[in-house]
Amino acid sequence: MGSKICMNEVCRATTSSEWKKGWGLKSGGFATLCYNCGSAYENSVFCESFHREESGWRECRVCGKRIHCGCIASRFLHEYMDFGGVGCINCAKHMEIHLVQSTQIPGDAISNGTYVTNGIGDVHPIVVENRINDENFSMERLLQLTKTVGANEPGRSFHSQKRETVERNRQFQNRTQRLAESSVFIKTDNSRAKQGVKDVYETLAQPHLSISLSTPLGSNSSGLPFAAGIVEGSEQSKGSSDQGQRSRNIFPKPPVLGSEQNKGAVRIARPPAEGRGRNQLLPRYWPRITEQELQQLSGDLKSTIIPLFEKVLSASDAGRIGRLVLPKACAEAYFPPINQSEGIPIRIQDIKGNEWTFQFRFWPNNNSRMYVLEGVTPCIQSLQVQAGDTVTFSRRDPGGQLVIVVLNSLCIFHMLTSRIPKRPALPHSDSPGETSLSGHADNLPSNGGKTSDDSVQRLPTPILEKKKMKNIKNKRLLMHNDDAMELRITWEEAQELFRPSPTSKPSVVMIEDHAFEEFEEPPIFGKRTIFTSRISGEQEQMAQCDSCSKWRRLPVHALLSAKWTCSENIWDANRCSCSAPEDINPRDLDAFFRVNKDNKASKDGEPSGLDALATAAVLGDNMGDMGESSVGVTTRHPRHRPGCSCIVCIQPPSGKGKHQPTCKCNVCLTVRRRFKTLMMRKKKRQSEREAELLDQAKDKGPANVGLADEDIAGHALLRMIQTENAAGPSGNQLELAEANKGQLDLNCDPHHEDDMLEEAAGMSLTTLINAASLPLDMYFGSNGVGPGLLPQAADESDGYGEGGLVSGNVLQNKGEDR
DNA sequence: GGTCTGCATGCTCGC
DNA sequence: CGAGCATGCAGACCA
Repeated sequence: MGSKICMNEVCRATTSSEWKKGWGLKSGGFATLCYNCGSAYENSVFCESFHREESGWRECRVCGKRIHCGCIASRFLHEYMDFGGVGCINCAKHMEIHLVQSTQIPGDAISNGTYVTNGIGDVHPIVVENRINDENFSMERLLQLTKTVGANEPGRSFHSQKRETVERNRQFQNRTQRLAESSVFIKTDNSRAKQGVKDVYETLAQPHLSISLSTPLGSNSSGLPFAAGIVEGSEQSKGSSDQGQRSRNIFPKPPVLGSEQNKGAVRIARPPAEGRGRNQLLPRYWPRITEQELQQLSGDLKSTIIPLFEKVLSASDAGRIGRLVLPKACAEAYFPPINQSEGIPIRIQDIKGNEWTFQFRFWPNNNSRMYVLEGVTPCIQSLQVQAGDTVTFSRRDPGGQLVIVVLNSLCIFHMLTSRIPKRPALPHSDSPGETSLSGHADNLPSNGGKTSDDSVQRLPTPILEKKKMKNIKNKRLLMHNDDAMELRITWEEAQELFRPSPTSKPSVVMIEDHAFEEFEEPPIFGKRTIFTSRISGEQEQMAQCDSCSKWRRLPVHALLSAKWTCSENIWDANRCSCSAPEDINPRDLDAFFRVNKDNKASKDGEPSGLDALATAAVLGDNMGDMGESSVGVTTRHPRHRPGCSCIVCIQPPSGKGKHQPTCKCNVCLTVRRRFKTLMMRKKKRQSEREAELLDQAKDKGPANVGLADEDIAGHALLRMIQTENAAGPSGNQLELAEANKGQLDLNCDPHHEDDMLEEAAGMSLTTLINAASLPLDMYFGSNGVGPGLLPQAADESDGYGEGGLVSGNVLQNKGEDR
């Protein structure tokens, strides 16, 4: 790879040893990340969704807070600290706490080894101990520290220290303000400052393993309770030279928890006590269970537990396949020898006393073997284990029974409390980049001197999860469901912003007699715009200036960058300045967006490609009565431009004209089948809703008499919905279903297909088609917007909430129509 | 069409 | 550079 220089001008770390390949990019090679600061030096232009897709949210390893990462350079929640390294902008308090403490270290501490240097000449005060009162921390002290650090930074020639100081002070003010705004985190931090410092060091200190080794023991004998990390450091020294290279800077050295009471809480990776070839086990598989956890386990199982090895579960381990890949050396060392690929059944007990039978087998693999445990799904589910959790295989003595211990804190929690709490919704995701940096340094003080019982039970969920997150080594990560949801939303958002690359010319391919445009170049992100049609039939798009927020009419072919201002309006010389008046008069605009907002409100987050369907679904047949909205959105494929002749773009939302009702193609058949299913599902849901409402009404009893207007309206609305549904197979919806047979929208987002179809069922697609092609001006006119009245829906929306009211009115109108 | 199974592929990391 | 391992994938099997 050669010598590299970090692009980050604050970092500028050099030499290839500072770098490491980041996680694999499925669509872009590799990002090589600076070990010092995490910046990328190549492939640095990644889209937001990519990050979330591939690496999940960035999560602070200290406070667990996640941020939305916009680019690779800023994806870290960390920022550069005065004393070197990086700190979380959210929990910077931790850092400053330690930092201030460090300033209290006598000056000769440096010579005693209490300061370490990183590769760029920064001097890092080593964190001392865990006695600090957050409240004592003040801006003055930070400034004092800044001065101190500045004085200690002769090597920082690449940047103006003064400027940095000012900037950092500003950042700190921002941070403190953020902290003040977030009492949650302040509280968390405060509590953790005492009990959870282990977490700080567990995460931050790990790159210091080799420093621990290289730091003279004198530093430990300086009277300061250092020396943490040495436990593992000594072990790591033989296991990971790489670790040593990468760990020579940045973070404060972890503290040692010297008291007796802390010893049991130290998570130490130790070579297993027994087993064939145990010396060949990679340190990553060394069990890190704490003494206290071990004692707890032994107590619970009423026998001596000998930890053998552990494994951080990968996505495939914890996935539905039910195969857990065993490290070869571990399998050969601790499991019965097998000669047949089919393997043998093996019984393993879990901490709850359940006994599981897995198939222990191997596959031939590259002239070697790959050992797996098959049939682990029930166990995985029972223990609520997810990818990233650590599973420790232990042996129970006497008896030699294998025991599986999940070092997922929740499971320890289970063990300690003898009950299984529901796994909480995980608010954050795995973070491979982070873990790639984390190495094998989990074996640090685990709970700041509390008993494991204490710690586990007091640790807030984010910390529990954080402990797990750290363990994920795999770069190809699973996404928690929540993150998948986030990704999905991102996808939706992205769909709205996709633009074909301006340099790429699409090639048209024919599939089943339909023309599809294919772009060689991947889509780019552009500014979100709205497409409209004029009375003349001419199409145009509207974009809002990021500077003055005025809307401008633009030609349909205009491709806008993500950030766009009036000055870039090269298409209209009269509107190329923010001072120019808006293209639409405010009244029209207001009406335009009230309607649009209503529509959007009813389908929050819906991609624009589905907006028309959503709109139509909300407005229903009445849309025609209301004047055939042609507002904004079309069902065009977001990646395609107006004028695009591909099937996605030229066909009306229903696919009218492309697939006849009698069409028997696979797509049509599938859609019909799914539509039927969806209709049945919808009916069932509404029945349930109805029953629920009736129950509620019963519960309320006489109080029903005093139902609020909203309730009444809600009931009325529900009744109307029910009336519609009660039409049954011969009713409106199924009629529509029939009518819609063969009318496809290939724009559908599979994730929204259900909703879309459901909603599409409640409207006339013909109406929608017409609506989509009608010009905006006509819409304004026919809806009484502009010179006349605002749409009724918009007018009355204040009463019941925007989206709901539109629906209500529409449905009511529908009822009247019928 | 969905799931399971066995193997292949290729990335990662230790030597 | 090569072993290990995560995961992809194709074929088999099943409902």
